Amino acid sequence: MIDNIREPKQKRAIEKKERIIEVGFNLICKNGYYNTNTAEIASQAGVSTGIVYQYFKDKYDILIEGLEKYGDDIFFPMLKNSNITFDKKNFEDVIRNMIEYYVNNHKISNVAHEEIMSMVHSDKQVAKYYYKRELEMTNSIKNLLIKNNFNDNNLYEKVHIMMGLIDNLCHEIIYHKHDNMNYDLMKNLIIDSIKNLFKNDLTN
Amino acid sequence: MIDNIREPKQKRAIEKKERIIEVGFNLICKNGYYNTNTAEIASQAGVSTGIVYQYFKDKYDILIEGLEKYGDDIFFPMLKNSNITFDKKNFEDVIRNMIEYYVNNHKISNVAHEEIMSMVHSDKQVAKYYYKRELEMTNSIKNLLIKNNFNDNNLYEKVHIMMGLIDNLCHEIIYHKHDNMNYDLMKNLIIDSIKNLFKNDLTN
Amino acid sequence: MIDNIREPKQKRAIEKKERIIEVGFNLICKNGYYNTNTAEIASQAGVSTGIVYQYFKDKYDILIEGLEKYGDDIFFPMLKNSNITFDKKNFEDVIRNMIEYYVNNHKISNVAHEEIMSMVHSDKQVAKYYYKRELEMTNSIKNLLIKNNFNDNNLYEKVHIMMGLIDNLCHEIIYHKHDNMNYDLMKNLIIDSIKNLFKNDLTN
Amino acid sequence: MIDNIREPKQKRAIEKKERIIEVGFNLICKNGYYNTNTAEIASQAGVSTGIVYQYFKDKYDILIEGLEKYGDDIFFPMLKNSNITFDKKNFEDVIRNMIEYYVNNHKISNVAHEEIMSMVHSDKQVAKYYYKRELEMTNSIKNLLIKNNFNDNNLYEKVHIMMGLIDNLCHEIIYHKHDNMNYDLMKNLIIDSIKNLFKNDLTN
DNA sequence: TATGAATGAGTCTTCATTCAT
DNA sequence: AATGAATGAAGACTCATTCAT
Repeated sequence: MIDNIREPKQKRAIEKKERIIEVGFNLICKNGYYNTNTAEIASQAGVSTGIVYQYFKDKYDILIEGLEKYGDDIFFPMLKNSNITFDKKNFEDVIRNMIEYYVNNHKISNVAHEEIMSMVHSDKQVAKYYYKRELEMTNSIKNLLIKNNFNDNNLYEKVHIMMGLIDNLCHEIIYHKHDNMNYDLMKNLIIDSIKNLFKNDLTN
Repeated sequence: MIDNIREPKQKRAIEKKERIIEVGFNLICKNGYYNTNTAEIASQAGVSTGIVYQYFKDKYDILIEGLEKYGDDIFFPMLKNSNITFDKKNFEDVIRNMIEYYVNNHKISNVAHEEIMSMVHSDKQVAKYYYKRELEMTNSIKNLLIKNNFNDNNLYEKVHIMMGLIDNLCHEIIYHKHDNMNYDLMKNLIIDSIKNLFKNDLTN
Repeated sequence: MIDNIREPKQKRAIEKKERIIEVGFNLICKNGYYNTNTAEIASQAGVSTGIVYQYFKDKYDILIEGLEKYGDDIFFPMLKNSNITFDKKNFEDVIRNMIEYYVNNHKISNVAHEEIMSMVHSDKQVAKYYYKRELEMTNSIKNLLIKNNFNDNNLYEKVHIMMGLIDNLCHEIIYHKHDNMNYDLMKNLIIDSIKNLFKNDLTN
Repeated sequence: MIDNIREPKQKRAIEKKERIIEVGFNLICKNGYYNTNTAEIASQAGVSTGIVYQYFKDKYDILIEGLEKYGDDIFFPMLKNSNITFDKKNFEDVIRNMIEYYVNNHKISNVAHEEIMSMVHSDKQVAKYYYKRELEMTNSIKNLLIKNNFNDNNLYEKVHIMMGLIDNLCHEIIYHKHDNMNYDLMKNLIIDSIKNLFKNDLTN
């Protein structure tokens, strides 16, 4: 009942806590929250079960801290190195690169992606994290466009739609949920849609 | 060794089985699969725990049967009454109606939606159901378009993208995940995007 | 609570009861008492579960009635056709025949044998049945010997020992529990032991 | 996925595990495997139900470990102190002692004996244990005889038969299954049979 | 007589969390 | 700060038996 959660100060202790987060989050991403138990987390992290509850309120806490620490690497790696510059003239190339980057990123961690997306749909806090970061991403791209002289008008909505389109494509390519889907064609259609979204900025 | 699952024959028993599916599926949709236990399902359905296991292999089975029975109403109600006809001239109206229909439908069962979407991301069988029906939906719309003289070229991909756009909008409106999002504007942008997708069919 | 067990009078009902006994006893013999459930018995006997409890007090009752009806066929078939006659001169042949008969009988129903022997060791009533019949068998053989002019002295004990020897051999041959055991040799040793037991009757 | 069974390291924990084995095995021996539940084992051992499953895979595991730990004391105590020496001249005495030893041992734990024998007839692993140890016992006696200049010829079979005879007698005396059985007489007959088995070694 | 639907106590087992050391 | 032993409530599932028809 008493909140005894201790923030580790010694170097070794800090490492321990981080190992728990890493291992715990990985296991949850791989097998799902309910199929991961604390004993396994502790054992794989090389610590005792007791220590887990000195650094974390409960199992759920591990998930949230893991999400905060590793979530961006999985979902929004772009946020970290978005110092992309581009000219309106090569806008299409930028989009193509972006798609490729997105797809590659998904490929690396598609299991985690699915598991976290599952929780985005069922857990308030995970959802909160996700939508907050998604918003940041949207703004980040929006700002990038503004920096490149895109008209601010309706930009927020346009970027959101663009991201949805890319995400949809990405999902299709990675999880291959529909046979008969021609990915290259779909990609071109989506790029065309995006260009259409920004036609006012691109044509003049 | 023996398949103990009994298919009820008496009227009262059939009703009972259906009550279990309904109650069980609802509870799972409301609270999540892992937060719903068989005792609760049984008690809320007004039956004993034992009877549950005479009609269902296990708890998971209730989910799957519920999905088969109610899933379409929640996710793909359009599949049932898709005898919509339209003229290319009122294409935009059709899309607007479709969006409205979609949004209204989401509104009714948004909790279930989220919980099931969660499982689409974490459970193979639920995913299988979902993507199969989504495919049917895609084909159904595709056929509708063909019937209305849309060119078959790339139609599959186009419809898929269109559905993604609508879904994205819908999600935005219902769950209100991003402040500052102007829904009407977004809706118009999406309709414009869809019209652009089918520009070859609509312009001539 | 009230003893409602009904003795069936109609022909069809009698057949039903007998089918339950047969199927139930067979299943118990094959899979063990605890691994056999009444639902399975009923279904394999082609009757409803309810009817079982009109003819039998409980599951255990099926076992006991089955034992009474079929036990002898499995364990003591000799009791039924023991009108063997023999001369002291061919005593050894009689023993050899007896062993063969025993072994063959075991072979036919060795699974049932084991399962029932298991219960002989754990259930009072099954034990009671078994030892009672074994006693009858002993006496029956004893009488046979007396009829053939064996001296009554110590006959009871001698026959019992003889039967133990044969049973031991039989078990060895059927279940093959020990490698390196030379069965023919063992058989000869046992026959020699039996002849030794009755040496007073055989030598003069 | 992960082997959760923990081997206790702390002294108190080891004692606890041993108490579970002891209590569990005793209860199973007294009441039978199916009539013993884990809750009872735990409570009688003075531990929680949870701890049982940290030391044992399942209920069956308790039985097997109990068998391994206590089985020999019950069934084959001779294996532990078989440094008996004897002369051919006092062979009969040795046999008589052996019988007495056997009978006394049976007396101490006759309930356990029966329950385990029941499982020897119905459970593969218990059977495996039993026949393996019985074989060891046979060999041990065989070696004892060889050391005392018995001819190796057919010794394996002879010892096996001898043990069967003793076991039969023992069973008779302990469980008293047949009235009218004269035990002293039977004992003498059996000793005579055994001596006859080894007559070649004893006469010269 | 017969059916098969229904009961619910009972069983094994898991696991997040706490405790003693 | 750390261990790992211990807890016990909770959950899924079974099955002999009874009940309603």
